[in-house]
Amino acid sequence: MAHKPRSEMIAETRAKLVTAARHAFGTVGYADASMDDFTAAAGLTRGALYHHFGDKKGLLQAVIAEIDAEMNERLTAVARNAPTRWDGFIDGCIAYIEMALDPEIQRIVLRDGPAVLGDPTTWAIQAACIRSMADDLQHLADEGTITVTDPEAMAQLINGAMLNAALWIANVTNPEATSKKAVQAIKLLLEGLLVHPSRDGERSKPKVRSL
Amino acid sequence: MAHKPRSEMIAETRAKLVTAARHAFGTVGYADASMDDFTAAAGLTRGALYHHFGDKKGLLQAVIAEIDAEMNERLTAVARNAPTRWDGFIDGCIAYIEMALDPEIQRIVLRDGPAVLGDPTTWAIQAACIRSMADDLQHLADEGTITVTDPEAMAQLINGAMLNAALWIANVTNPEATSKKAVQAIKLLLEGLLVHPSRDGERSKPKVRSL
DNA sequence: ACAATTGCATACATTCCGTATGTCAATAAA
DNA sequence: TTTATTGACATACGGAATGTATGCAATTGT
Repeated sequence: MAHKPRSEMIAETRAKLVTAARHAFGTVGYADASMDDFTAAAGLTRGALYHHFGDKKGLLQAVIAEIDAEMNERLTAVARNAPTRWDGFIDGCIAYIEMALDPEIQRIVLRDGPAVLGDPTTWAIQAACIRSMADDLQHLADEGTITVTDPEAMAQLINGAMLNAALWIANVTNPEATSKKAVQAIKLLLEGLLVHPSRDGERSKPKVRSL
Repeated sequence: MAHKPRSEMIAETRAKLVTAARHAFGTVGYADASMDDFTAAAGLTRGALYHHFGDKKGLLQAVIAEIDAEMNERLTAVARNAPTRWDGFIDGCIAYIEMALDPEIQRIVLRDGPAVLGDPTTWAIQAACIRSMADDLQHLADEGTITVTDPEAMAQLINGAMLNAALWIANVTNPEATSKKAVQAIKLLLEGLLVHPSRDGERSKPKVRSL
């Protein structure tokens, strides 16, 4: 059992630090997560942390980048599997809320992230997500499905609506029933953009599913 | 010049602490605001702070309560002055965004507040604001102006959309132009709820104004 | 095999929060 | 009027956490 190559060891410690920090940040929160504690839990010390990430904020950035990558991967997968562009759009919105219901994501990305790293609308990943949604809206407008004047602005609004919906659902006593109501409201709101709205949203009825 | 009554002095120190903290939280942020520093700036010490507010979080709650009161006051005033219920609703949304553009509000209420005090959808004030909006939506539905199944869910979505819009506008290079686009998109989105939508939103056209 | 780079640990200084204690003024009572 | 008590606020102390500076050891290149 020869020693692994050095670069691999380094990547391993980086991953260990990110994983340990992600768990600590997601449970006790960024402010109350002691660097001594969770580096020790990873079998390391703060020395490794400062060497690789500069400071605590740098580590938070790395954690958020990891989470963002996972979210992006899932969102693109959802969009790929939709029959129509409009269905893909709706499905993407629902998938977004589903992911935002994860307590770890809520705590790290939605609450501590903005407080420590500044406004999320300036983050690279958020920007990418918004742009992707804006592109969808643009295409939907081009094909005559919906009406939008400024796709980017509309994407920002929709994104905010879904984020708030996720926060709401996660902090209510009965998330199951609430999520159903939220999905229904989202569909109602988005279908208001349709040029030829179906009477009761039957267009995407077959794809409705509970969270 | 007799001494003021004791209760008045106490209220004064409380107000001084809240004001000093509000300024510190709004500029350097909650985490980097040293209690020693801003209590000294108010001519006091941490002793007064702990006596009146228990801890740093308690002071943040007091600061947010003060800001919330101001926001509520303004929102009710806007709603009172609107000619129709629908116009009042639109105006309220726009006023909400205007207020959320204030850097102090963004920093304290929208970013540090959730990180320190937990999810804002559980805050008393937020709940009141949402309920007010839900009531509006219910009345608008009753009078046949709009279609909504669950007013509360729709209010949550709209609230989130406006919050995100404010964050977006505040962190973009040209807030002027962006705010115009945001308002237009909001009107488009909300008018999608109208039972009998006017072709180009002319119904509320006269009330359009830039931020 | 040797030297140099560097991943990571250890030790230290600083800062900040929370508590415990003390003091002085104002109000209530005698 | 004098005394006693309450409470508003300051001071002092302990603990913990972050960031930096230094040190060691192991791998890589020559």
